[in-house]
Amino acid sequence: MVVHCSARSHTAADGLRRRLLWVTIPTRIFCAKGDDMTSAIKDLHQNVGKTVTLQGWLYHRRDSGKIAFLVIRDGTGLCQCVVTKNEQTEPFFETARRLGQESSLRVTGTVRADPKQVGGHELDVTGLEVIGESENFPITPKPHGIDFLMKNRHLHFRSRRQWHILRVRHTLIDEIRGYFNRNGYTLIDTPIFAPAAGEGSQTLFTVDYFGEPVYLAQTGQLYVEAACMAFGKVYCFGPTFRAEKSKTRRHLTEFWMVEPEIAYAELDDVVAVAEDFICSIVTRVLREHRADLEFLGRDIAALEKIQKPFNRVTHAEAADILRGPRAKELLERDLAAKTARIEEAKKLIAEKEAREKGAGVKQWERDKLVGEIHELREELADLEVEVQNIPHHIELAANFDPRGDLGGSDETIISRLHDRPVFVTHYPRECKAFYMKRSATDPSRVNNLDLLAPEGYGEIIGGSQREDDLAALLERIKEEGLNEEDYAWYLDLRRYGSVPHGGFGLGVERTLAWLCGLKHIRETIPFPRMMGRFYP
RNA sequence: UCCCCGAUAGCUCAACGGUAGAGCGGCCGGCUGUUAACCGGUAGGUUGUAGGUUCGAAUCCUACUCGGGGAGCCA
Repeated sequence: MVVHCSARSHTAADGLRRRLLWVTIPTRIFCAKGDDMTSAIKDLHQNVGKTVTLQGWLYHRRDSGKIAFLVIRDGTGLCQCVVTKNEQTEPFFETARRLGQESSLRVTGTVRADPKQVGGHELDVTGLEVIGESENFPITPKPHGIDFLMKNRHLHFRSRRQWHILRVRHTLIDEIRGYFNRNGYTLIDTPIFAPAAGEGSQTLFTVDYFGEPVYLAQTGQLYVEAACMAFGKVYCFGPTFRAEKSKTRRHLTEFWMVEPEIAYAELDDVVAVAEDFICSIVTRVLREHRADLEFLGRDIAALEKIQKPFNRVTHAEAADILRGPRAKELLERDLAAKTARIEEAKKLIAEKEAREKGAGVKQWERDKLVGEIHELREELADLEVEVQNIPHHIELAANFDPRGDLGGSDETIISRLHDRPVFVTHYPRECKAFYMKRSATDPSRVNNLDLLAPEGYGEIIGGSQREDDLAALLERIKEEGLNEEDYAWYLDLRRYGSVPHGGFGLGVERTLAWLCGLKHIRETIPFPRMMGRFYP
């Protein structure tokens, strides 16, 4: 039954010729059908004591003369495969111990449980088939800079951390669809080519549409409003584009957004849906991805606190908080804590540097110290920027304009004063989009909602009840200086059976960054598009 | 659009006005239980680009390019 590959000899001569042969003459030697079975690494626990074949890529390799350890990655997990030099493995032992990182392989062997090893199992190898060679894989198990990793993003997400994050992304997206599908919403796809701005002043990408300028959609909202008058409850889910010149850890130029829209709904109904929706996402991710979150170092207890009811403040209350003593105290405590940590980090760096330069330090210890120093320096740089910004943030909060929008630092303050997500509602009309419903109790405000994620992750949901009154909507369009003709079809929705309705948009990547506890949004999407970066 | 920081070997960094180095990765050799394995050997550079200061520039100055972070704006 055994699978073997031909062994390559490795004398220095004829390297190139042999490599060409290696590429052009496949060395596949197939086993007889049905003799052994392929297994996903995640299913190895069902096959202890049996002989199976794994199909994957070489994640890591170590060898020691007459024994070689091949850590295989197959997309479902990692498994260490042990090749011991003996009569059976002799034909491929030399090949095995020289395989390059990310070589693709079929490995046959006997499954053995070993709780010490990654994944809890080990394979005693009896057969090896090399499918594709790999030499000089650029991403090694050592530290790399972010620019290098992003230039190699097509290879980067083979690494473990990225694999864990993108698995959570998969479930997040599945739960987004699942939640709305279960609750009676109809999926309505909205156009990517859009004739005019959805929300007014934001920066749009222009595309040449047979000689005419059109824009890449930054929201499907106006279209789902039309659709909810046909289907009652609808949602759209797709990529959205913003040409904002923002180079921060929270911004992408292309990101994914889900936008539910509900007919016969007022602000409180929309808030209730948003709350229920977030809870269902958190519950599902906690249920299915605890191990992934643990690997990522996420504070799981913080996520477990995400339960109904969320906090709810009005914009006016938020303004009072920002201008009052609580905000200032929070930031001053922050400043003190971060300043202290800076001193501590500096001391630690000095200590570690002294130790690293000292005599009698083994190479692996030196490596470890260098890595730790590197991490501390990065933390230090971040802290120094934050400390530099805090006085500015204190000032921004203290002088917060009660008629203005919340800035990024203001959102952080509000969210950090609560351990559950916070809805901020009833913003001043002038700082929000024209389509938002004027508040009945205070006509200078609108029935809108922003949801601030905890721990300073910022706004993950923005939404509102929509203006359903034709006259009021026309007035707002004029006020904003928008062209009424561009919105003719949208105004029709208020002419033919208008009803109270509303909805919101949730940004997938910011939500995922929050769920996984990530510092940078660029890790949350397989191929990030950012200002100045659109490769690969 | 504005502010701050950076660019040295394939990668991560050191050299701080006086002969460009280390670790990892690569290659060669050794080692039967490794966990970022280890040990020995070896190859690898127009210091982002263009100018300037200087006897002498990776190092100082200017501009530009690219990247990182932040403000504004935002999911």
